[in-house]
Amino acid sequence: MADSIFKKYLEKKNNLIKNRGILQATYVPEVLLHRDHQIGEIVDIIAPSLNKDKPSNILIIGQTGTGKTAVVNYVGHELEKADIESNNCRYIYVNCEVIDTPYSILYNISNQIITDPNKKIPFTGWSLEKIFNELAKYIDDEDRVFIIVLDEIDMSFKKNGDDIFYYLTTINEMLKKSRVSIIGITNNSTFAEKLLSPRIKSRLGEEKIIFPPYTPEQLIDILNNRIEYALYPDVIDNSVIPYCAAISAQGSGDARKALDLLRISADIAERNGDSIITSAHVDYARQKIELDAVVEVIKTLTEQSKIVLMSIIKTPSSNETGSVTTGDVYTTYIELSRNMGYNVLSQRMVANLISELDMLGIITARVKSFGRGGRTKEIDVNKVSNDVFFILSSDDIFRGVDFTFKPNKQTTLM
DNA sequence: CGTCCACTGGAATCAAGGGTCT
DNA sequence: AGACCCTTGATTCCAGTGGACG
Repeated sequence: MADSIFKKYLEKKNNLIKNRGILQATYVPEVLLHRDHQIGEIVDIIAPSLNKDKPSNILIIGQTGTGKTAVVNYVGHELEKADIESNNCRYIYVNCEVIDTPYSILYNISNQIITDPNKKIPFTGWSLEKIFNELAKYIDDEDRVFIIVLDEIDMSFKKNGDDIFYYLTTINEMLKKSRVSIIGITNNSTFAEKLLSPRIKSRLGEEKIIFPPYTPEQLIDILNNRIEYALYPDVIDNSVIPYCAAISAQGSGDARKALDLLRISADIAERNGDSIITSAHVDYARQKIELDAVVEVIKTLTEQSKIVLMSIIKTPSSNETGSVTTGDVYTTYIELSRNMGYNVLSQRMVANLISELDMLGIITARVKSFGRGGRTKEIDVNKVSNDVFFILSSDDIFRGVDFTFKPNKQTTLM
């Protein structure tokens, strides 16, 4: 019998990581450190639901990795436990970043409630009004208080406006027996002020709870708490935890980032066969995370976006700072997509795609005025790392594409 | 100080493609 | 089969604008 190709992994026993799941950011620990205050507030607000009274709607504001989702889900599950006998409430969670159209949000909420597989709502085809009425009917039939959590609410908001949220917050007017209260979660602090229209602002923001970023000390606590169960004893250098905490704290007090950093550091150390995790591993991990993020973003780009990104890289800069403008990129883009046999999008579209790439953090662009020279986006080519080009050029759609054309000359021909 | 460039940013619109319903 | 509905991607239109130039 030949050796398993996994032989070296079978033989090499894990000597650092005891339980890697605990280091995943999605893992919800038994105790949520440094969030007692927020937990208490939410509990106070939604407790009336246990007696079938409608709690106030809540708007939760805090940056990524500050424990918003974890806290809400924790409280939600505790609520269900406390309610197990009287059965007066129901907790429903929807992540609006994943489920991001009005239809899919209603569809998702409804099908969490509808148990009969024959009555489930089809994933497309119905009018919104019809789903909404159906949803209201099912909710009312349950004769309970529904706590509906809409996570990343600003994501859907940006794309679709606030209509669904308006309907959801007014659903109580259609109900005779049941009640619905909404918990909205956003990491955009300006969301509550600017994006929310007046008609929904007062409804959704009946109560507001702020999740401040974790301080470095708090992050250290959180990490220490996790490694106790996640790692074997004495496998980590003293400097590692404070280092991870410091790196993550300077950004936004992001616990998710800190955990990722620690987990990947441990991975790297273990794969290397090192017996102890050091801050050098953390440095590697940090680079790896950054690179992975770029790879991931590029992979999920649409073909047109990839072509635009390539155009940005391939556009020769006309000034000393090494930046290019929308117009320059567009001429390159026309050339490139023609060469590749793709249809050519309008300049307005390409401008949109450039803005999108900017938001994704792959490029940096800012609007700049050149006086009479016009107003345009100045795109920094230097900041586009070699990694981006390398990853991008290995993409399938660029296979066999000839990049030797000289856009700056050819534009004058047209 | 006003002009005026080369876009930006927002919104309305269209077409195609996924469906359901009667 | 025909009427409707939602989503997505793209197009078209248009009012605005920061600031160098004259």
